[in-house]
Amino acid sequence: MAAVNSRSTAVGLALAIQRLRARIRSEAGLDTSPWSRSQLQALDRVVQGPPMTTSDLASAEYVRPQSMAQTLEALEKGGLVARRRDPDDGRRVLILATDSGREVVQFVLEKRNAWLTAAIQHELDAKELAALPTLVRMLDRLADSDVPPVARRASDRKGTSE
Amino acid sequence: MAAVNSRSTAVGLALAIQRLRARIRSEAGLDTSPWSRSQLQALDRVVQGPPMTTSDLASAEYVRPQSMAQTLEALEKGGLVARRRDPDDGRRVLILATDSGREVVQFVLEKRNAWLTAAIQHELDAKELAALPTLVRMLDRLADSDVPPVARRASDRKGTSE
DNA sequence: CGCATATCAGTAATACTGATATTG
DNA sequence: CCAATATCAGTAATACTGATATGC
Repeated sequence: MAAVNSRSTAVGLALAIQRLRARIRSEAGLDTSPWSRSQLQALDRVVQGPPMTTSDLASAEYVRPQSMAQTLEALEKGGLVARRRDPDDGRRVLILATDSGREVVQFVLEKRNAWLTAAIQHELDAKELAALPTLVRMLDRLADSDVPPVARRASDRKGTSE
Repeated sequence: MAAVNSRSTAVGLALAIQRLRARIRSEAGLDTSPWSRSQLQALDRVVQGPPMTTSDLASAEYVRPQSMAQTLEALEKGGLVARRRDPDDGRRVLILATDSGREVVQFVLEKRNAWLTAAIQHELDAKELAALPTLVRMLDRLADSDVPPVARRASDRKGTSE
């Protein structure tokens, strides 16, 4: 039963993701635009999706509302997003992309990930390339998975809090 | 022609990775062990690989030596790794796993990633499950890819990238 | 009042740059 | 002297928690 590699695929995936992310960052030096990854990621969602509040965006990106607020503040200062009170609910402030934001986001995202684009071309064969979009969707499905709470207590119940 | 979705797969992959990583973190609250993700990631490499210096580990994980040094300092204080001067080269300090480090790493990594393990089980079908280890290796290959510098100027090499 | 949303303030974890010492 | 390694010091980017105000 004890596999040669005692590590589960989940752990392997988590480690690989972290490592690829680190590599991407370490190779990002060519792009000099002032926008950070988290800012571009939030901006992309603002541009692609319907008008949402800070809290909505925070939920979508799995960070706290206060963290997302920080990110959006920088984007607003840079003129890439604007804020508008929801006329139907005075508590809500909707975040909207500006023309400038819409123009900038795809271009800068492509530039920021130029290394990854090249690595994909260089490293993957035709079959892997063709399968990649499906894999990306799979990762997104995992990110959005609503795992039944019981499944999480699988090994937790047993105690051994180490 | 311009695709329906103007975003490249590379950008999609980068965004998906970041989002999945955020979700994993947001679901990690059940594990109360004092070790952070970056610490566990470094410890894993120390345990799995041959004795390496701080700089070697930094290269392997794509961070700066000073960043890795910080991470390792915490692990050393916790008794999970130890340091030993290289007898052949007085500049080098080798990082070694302690018995405690070897005992702790896989267990805590599994616990820390319990949500992802459950999400994988819940979300993926049999075929996807079977393909997952290959996907993980592919991500590792991308992380370690040595892209020829010329290839970064997308248009030089092989004409338009899309 | 309870709840959701936004926001103010402070903190933690991560990784960076620059500068300096030591060894080969 | 030069290169590699380690280390000291400070900083930036990211995301957290706690507390508070306001609108529904």
